[in-house]
Amino acid sequence: MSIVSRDKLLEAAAQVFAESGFRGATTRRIAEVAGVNEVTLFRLFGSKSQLLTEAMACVHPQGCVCALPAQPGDVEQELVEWSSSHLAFMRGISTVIRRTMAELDEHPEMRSVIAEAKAPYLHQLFEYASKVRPPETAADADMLRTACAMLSSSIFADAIGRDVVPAAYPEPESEAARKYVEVFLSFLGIQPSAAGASRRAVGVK
Amino acid sequence: MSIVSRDKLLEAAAQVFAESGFRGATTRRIAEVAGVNEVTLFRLFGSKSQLLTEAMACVHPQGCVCALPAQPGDVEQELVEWSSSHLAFMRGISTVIRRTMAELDEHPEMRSVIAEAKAPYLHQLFEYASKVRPPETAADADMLRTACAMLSSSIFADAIGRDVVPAAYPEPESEAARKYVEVFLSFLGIQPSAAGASRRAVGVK
DNA sequence: CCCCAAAGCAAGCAGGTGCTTGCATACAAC
DNA sequence: GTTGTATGCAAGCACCTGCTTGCTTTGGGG
Repeated sequence: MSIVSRDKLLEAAAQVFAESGFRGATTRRIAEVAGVNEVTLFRLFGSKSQLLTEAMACVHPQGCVCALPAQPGDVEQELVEWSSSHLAFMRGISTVIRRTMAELDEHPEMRSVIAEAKAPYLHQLFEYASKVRPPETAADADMLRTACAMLSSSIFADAIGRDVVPAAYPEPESEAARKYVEVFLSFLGIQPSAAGASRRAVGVK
Repeated sequence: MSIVSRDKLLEAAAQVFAESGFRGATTRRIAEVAGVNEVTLFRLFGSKSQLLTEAMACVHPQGCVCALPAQPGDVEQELVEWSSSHLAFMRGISTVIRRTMAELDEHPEMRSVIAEAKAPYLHQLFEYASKVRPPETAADADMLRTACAMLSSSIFADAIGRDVVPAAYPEPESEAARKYVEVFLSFLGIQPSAAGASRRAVGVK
């Protein structure tokens, strides 16, 4: 029985934190949302900080399932799929990301939520891109790395910024990932495929 | 005499807000930082909300001075300068941006801080880029717009994300803007100039 | 010298917040 | 049936927070 209350509290904590931030997430509120008594919260987690910390640790692992293949095949499709799932995932936890980034100075233990959600993906992308178009010089590799960072940044900014300044991002929302990838591929020297274009025209996913 | 206290309070409010967010910015703390009595705060602004709102309105106007020229000349240099100043400006207010984005749901009146700081710049960039390489088709224009959004997003993400996940952004920090612009220009079909390369090599600004 | 606006100071109030204590209740195992 | 564990409930404590009140101090203008 203990485990049920624990999970309910963890979930409620994450939700209330996303809505109201650390200071705004009162223990009374969390307990109410979880449907358990406030005292139970302290009995199970000891303190508000510990509950929140544990709750944040649970946010990421359910994360992005899509990975780039080890050997590139249909580059455009693979990248679009990767970017889309990455974007969708980050949009899903965008409020948590925003709050965590804002309160990092006060609660450094939450750095991992962001760091783990971002760093590995960039590396993965760079590895993949390097196979698609192996850089010839150091400067070339540097530019490729920058281009990867830009694609990654675009997805990140779109995920957390679109509801704030919609005009700053490509429309429609559902095609944004594809458009980012097309620009990225064009940089790599690959023309968007006819398949991609036709799929786009008919609006098929 | 009144004006002095007002300004001190506005400045202190912005600083404390950046440090601690809306809830964390207590009137006692703001007054302390401003070096005035807490009662004075309420006499001059009526309430905490009003003080904070007024303080936020003062953040942006001191903003980015650099504008792209109406007619492109040295494209690379102009874009690098524009991006650098834009990036520097956003880095300067990055904590305020993060907090504002996180607390937008609770305090919608602060939306303008972000919106005004971002939307116009993207438009400006697209106008400029359209002159450099006039798009031939609608699809072409769409891609150009996306590329502009990506450059803008990269600058945005760099400004607010670099201290959180440094590994996700180009090194060194001081050359980041230039690198973004180089990738962007390469997309436009313009090779980075020898001047840019040599400047880069010697590390001249 | 007096006046008045701006600011300080001390105190407090009502409500919220993290956390504790003491006790009652349910329910499963032995 | 007894024991033990998990949970609920009521109350409260110490502290913080936005905001108010009543009073004194200060300093420049008439």
